[in-house]
Amino acid sequence: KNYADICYGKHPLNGKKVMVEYSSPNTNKPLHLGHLRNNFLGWSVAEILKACGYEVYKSCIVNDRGVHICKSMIAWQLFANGATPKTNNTKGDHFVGEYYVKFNDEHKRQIAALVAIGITEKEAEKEAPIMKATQQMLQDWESGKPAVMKLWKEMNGWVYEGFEVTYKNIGSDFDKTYYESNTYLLGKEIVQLGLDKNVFYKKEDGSVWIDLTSDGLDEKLVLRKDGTSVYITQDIGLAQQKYDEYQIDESIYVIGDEQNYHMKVLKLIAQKLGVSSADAIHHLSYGMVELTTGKMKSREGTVVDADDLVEEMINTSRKHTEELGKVKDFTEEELVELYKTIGLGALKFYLLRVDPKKRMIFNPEESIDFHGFTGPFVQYTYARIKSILRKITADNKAAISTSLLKNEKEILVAAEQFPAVLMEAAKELDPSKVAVYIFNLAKTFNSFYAELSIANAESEEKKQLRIQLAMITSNILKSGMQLLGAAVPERM
RNA sequence: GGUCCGGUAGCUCAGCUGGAUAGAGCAUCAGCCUUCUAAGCUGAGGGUCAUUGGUUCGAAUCCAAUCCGGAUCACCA
Repeated sequence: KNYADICYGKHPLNGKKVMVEYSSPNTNKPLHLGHLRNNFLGWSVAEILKACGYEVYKSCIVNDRGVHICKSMIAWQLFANGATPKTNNTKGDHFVGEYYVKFNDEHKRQIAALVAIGITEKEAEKEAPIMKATQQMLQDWESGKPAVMKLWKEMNGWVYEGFEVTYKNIGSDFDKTYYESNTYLLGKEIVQLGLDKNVFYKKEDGSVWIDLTSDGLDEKLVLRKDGTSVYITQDIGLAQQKYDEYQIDESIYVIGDEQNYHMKVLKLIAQKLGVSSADAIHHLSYGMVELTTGKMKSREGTVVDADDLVEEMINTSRKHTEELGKVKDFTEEELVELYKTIGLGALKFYLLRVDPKKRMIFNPEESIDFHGFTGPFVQYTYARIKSILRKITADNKAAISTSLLKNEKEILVAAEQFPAVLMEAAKELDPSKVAVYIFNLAKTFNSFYAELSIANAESEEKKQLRIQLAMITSNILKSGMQLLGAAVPERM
């Protein structure tokens, strides 16, 4: 059954067009744990909205230009000696990420050298030769210098190849991908229009600003004095472009809460400019993932890499499965698929089971659990039900008029809540509502399972009733997990 | 300093549009596999809901102040 069919009635906003923007990677380094939370959240919210009858578009904005990309490029020129992901047998995004790290190492070294000869740290940061070269490269990029453009395209190409592998692996997909290298130009045009409308004003040095003090915020720069755009410039362009292309009613931005201020400013600017989609802008602000050892810092090497984590989860699921030895008759392909289903299911459930708005703490030492309030728990419940149903023939025509025992009633009551839970999750843009619900449903079923037999029910009538309950439960567990981006195995 | 967010069992989190003995999972302890998959089930211990004051018949929940933690206030993205 389609999710939408499961919902009773119609969502108040049913039929509206929504765009959910998530992922927003930078092309200078690989995806990490934070991106995973973002991806899983955005994807799941989009699916939940679809289930409630919205017309949903998933979009991704790739941050493919700017100083940070130039940093990787400069470092590659300096240290790579012509190496490529192929020659090094490295995944493209990891390859480029290594040069971003190398840039920072070298930059640090140069700063130290300058500080040693009496220059202040702040000055040294700017004056370091490698930084100077980066600034020069940024200008060359903006002016379209062929050699720089060629390298930029080549290196971004490597990164995209890497991203594609990761996205495919984690099951993330987009209906539309935007590139900042395109949207910033539209942003600049809109700034010009806003200047004509006196929404913005120009300072003596040529920089362009907007005064938001009457809204309780500050003055905000929208165009540098040299005419180049800043982060918010391209976002203004993108907001307009999304509306032009899709006429969306609601535009959801899945972005970390450290950008709350930025999103507030973006919406205000869009409203003042009279951008059609201004009021539709909605920031789904999620909390950072922190490690028990503190914040993730790419420069300090304390990031949890997305690919590594996924691989680790899959390995753990293999280990558990082998220890239990229940699927010894599986083919190699079936096993690979099962390990992935369980490993990814555990990871997605873990990241989606808590309120997205709150920051969460991840302990890399303690691997993610496979017992209790977890994805594998729900998957296991599903697999057990399927195992029973395989052995039993259901009589769909059986009239069921028997009175319900306590355990049976609890399942029915829980099952009926599913549509309401979906509505709630859609309204709050909160997949954790779904995770909590399917966990509780699975738990209710497990108690029932331990207490009452289906195959050896007291009567044929009871047996048919319980088969019905098991089928309903399995359908909901599967649908719920799918909305979280997780699959369920027939056996495990 | 301004603004915003958070502080609930040892740990990770629910509950926060006020309502009965504050819930889960993990961890700890005690039970349950000759009967549908034990990645499961049953039970026990563990909380002054940061602190103080206020509103109320009633506060984890609403208000104020204080303490602690985080984010942000860039010609970075």
